[in-house]
Amino acid sequence: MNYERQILHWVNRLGFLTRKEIVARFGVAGFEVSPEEWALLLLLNEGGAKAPSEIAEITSKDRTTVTRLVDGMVRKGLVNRIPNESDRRRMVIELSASGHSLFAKLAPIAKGLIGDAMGEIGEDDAQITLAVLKRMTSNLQGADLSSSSKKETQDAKL
Amino acid sequence: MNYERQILHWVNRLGFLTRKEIVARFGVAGFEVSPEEWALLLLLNEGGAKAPSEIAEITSKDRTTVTRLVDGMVRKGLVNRIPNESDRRRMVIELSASGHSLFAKLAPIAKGLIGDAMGEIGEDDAQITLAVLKRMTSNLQGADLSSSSKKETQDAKL
DNA sequence: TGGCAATAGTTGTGTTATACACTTAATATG
DNA sequence: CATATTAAGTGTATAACACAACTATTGCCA
Repeated sequence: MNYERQILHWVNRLGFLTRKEIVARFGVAGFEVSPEEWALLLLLNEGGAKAPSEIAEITSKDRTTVTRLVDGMVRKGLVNRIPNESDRRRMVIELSASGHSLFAKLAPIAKGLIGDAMGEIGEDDAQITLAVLKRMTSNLQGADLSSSSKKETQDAKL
Repeated sequence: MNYERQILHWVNRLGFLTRKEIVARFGVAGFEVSPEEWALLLLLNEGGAKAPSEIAEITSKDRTTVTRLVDGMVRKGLVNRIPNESDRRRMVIELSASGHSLFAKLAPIAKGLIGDAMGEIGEDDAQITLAVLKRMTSNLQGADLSSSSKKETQDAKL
């Protein structure tokens, strides 16, 4: 069988589709927000303020990529870069007031997308799917070739 | 509950992780193949030759993006652009001999990745997950805002 | 049948996400 | 205290992506 192969295939396809679709819907509603910006808004809203390096790890992106993303969002006033007092190398990225406000406006749009996507799918199946996706992510981060010794982060995440 | 919201979140995260990981593993094995190239090799190998516009639709990318991807792979000798005799506007993209050969070398690497990802996941859960992902994709393409009237393609795909 | 709309694909061009190599600054350690 | 380590940011290059416009071919219908 090749269920397994197909899962990764459909993960990719669905991921692409979702990214395009969410940006399109934001655009229709008058908001110019990229998928990366939305992901960071979501991350900071749900998980609270985070260091750039944490964001990089969670999103599997380079730290410099995160720096540039944050640059742009600081420029737009969506997030704040707060220096850590006890360790002045560190920064913390937090949602600004207008970031929170934007999130509140975007959330219903995202919810609509989710509703459309989840049509005709039972709660049980949704739960199983979520568990499988989490497990797969965890498996891959454990078996990662490029970035080693990040087990703790992975455990903390699940 | 927000299982549903989380599913899309983890789809994105897993998708990114997979793309990075597969390229890394190809690289370790000495192959410089981008995720897009791999996806096209896979698509053409499993589904046979395809028109550029079909490829664009399946991958949710613009036709011009596909043109450029195919350009590069033709240059590398991985695929052939075959003009359709009966309708000379149409093209068909097929794997070349060396494209098939490269695919044969990459497939075991991808299989290894899949094996790692699917560790500790039961067959039943994998099947359910696959079905859910397909359904979600189908739901989103049906509810699509940007590209309308593509129901037939969607049905043909599932 | 002749002309115009529709279709398939490519080019021109600009944007954006991405990351590698390097730098700067601060903290930890031996 | 000197050096290694860590956190973040810069300089720069590349690759994916898509909109607009263009070419070539086919379909349609009046």
